[in-house]
Amino acid sequence: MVNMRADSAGLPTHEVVYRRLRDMILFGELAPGQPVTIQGLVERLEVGMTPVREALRRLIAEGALVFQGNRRITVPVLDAAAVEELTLARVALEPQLARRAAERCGAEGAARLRATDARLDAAIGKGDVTGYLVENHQFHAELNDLAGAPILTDLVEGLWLRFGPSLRVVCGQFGTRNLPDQHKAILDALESGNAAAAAEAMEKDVRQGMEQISAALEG
Amino acid sequence: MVNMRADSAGLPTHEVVYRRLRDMILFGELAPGQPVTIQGLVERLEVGMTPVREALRRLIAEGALVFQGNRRITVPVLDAAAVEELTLARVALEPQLARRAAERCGAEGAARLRATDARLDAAIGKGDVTGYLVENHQFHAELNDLAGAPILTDLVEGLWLRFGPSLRVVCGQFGTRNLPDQHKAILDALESGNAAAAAEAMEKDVRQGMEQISAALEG
DNA sequence: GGCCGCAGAATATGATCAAATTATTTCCTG
DNA sequence: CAGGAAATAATTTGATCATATTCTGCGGCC
Repeated sequence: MVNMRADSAGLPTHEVVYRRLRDMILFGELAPGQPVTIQGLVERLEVGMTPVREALRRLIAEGALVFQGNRRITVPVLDAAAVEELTLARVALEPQLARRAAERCGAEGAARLRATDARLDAAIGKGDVTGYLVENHQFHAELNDLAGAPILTDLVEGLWLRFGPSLRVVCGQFGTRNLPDQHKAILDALESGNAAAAAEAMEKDVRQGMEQISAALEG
Repeated sequence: MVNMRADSAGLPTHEVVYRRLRDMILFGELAPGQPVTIQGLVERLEVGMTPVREALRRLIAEGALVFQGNRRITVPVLDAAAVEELTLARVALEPQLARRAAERCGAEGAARLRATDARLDAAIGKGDVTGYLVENHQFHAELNDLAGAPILTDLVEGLWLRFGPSLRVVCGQFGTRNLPDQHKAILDALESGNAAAAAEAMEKDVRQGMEQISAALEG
């Protein structure tokens, strides 16, 4: 039989499935509350059930999916308390990463971030919601990478997984306009090596983003 | 065939395996750097390999085990940078949980914590390393539970999983004596509802604990 | 020292069994 | 006789296992 590994540069199937699902969650292909079945994924992705099960376990462990007790898996629905917790955690961690990034990143790192941010602006300009979500995540992922703190980055990635689907809903309601953007301030701080300013701008960015989710919950 | 579920109150096998492994990691039955093989666990726990695989994926996702790339799994070995990151994350999160616990916990919650802390002291008195690790974790787990913040608690539990094996090594070197104890200050703060004091004492407790791990790395 | 084959371990599949939800039927009641 | 609730049957989904396949690492051989 043809091995799926040919598809994705030698990665094991469970890893491919994991990444595929992760992207689906991060970029809103799955709606909050939507049930996720193993057999459905087996048919949709045309792989065996073992890799699917492993990918799902992993995503559940990261909080990207929730196990409903009666052995049923769904995309998490955030309530106000969850958003508050996520905000607290993000505010506690992401400014720290921005601080470290400002201390460590060289010119080439900042340049790459500028490029990503430009693509982000382009996506906003076109009203491309998925593009916005992708590039926005990419921006933060690259910044976290610059910080050189793998454990903290892992934690933050897990947080993003938790609010990804809800973020998509927000963008579906409000579109990509009216997105106040702290990225420019972050970039300036990074280029001037101003760690405190980077942290401060990141905290604002985080709070603004979570504010939108919180507001969408009410409406 | 006899279903293993009978062993553990209706829990699925992969859940049982997960908890077993988690406790082994948290309480030092596995040493840092030690390789973990699937087949070894299959024989040791007398279960099929599917549940073992799922439990391992989950633990890897939580950072409790590391996937060495060449499809080999080991217990993580912490370096100085990892300890620094873990300290940063714990200091950022656990005092917040203590704060919330102080605001929410009633008399009965504080009493339960007192009881756990008493068992902890008893274990220290006997020089019972495993007992110390178990009760110390229990103390913090109960406190986090009191905070009523499931997401933050999840994150912190994941952090504990990462330094569990190394903590055991520390205790193996230094024994259970000379463990400066902020727990009494935390308990007092909880009982008087002093959130700020609870957070401060927790930060000290965290820093002291991580300091010990950090010191053991050098020696 | 590099290459080839062998052993062992991990990955992936399909089959099988168990559980839960859904649909259906039946029986009771108004 | 009609409507609804409870029980039951059927389908769908999840959990586990046994087995085949692939890959990695090691040791001998050229």
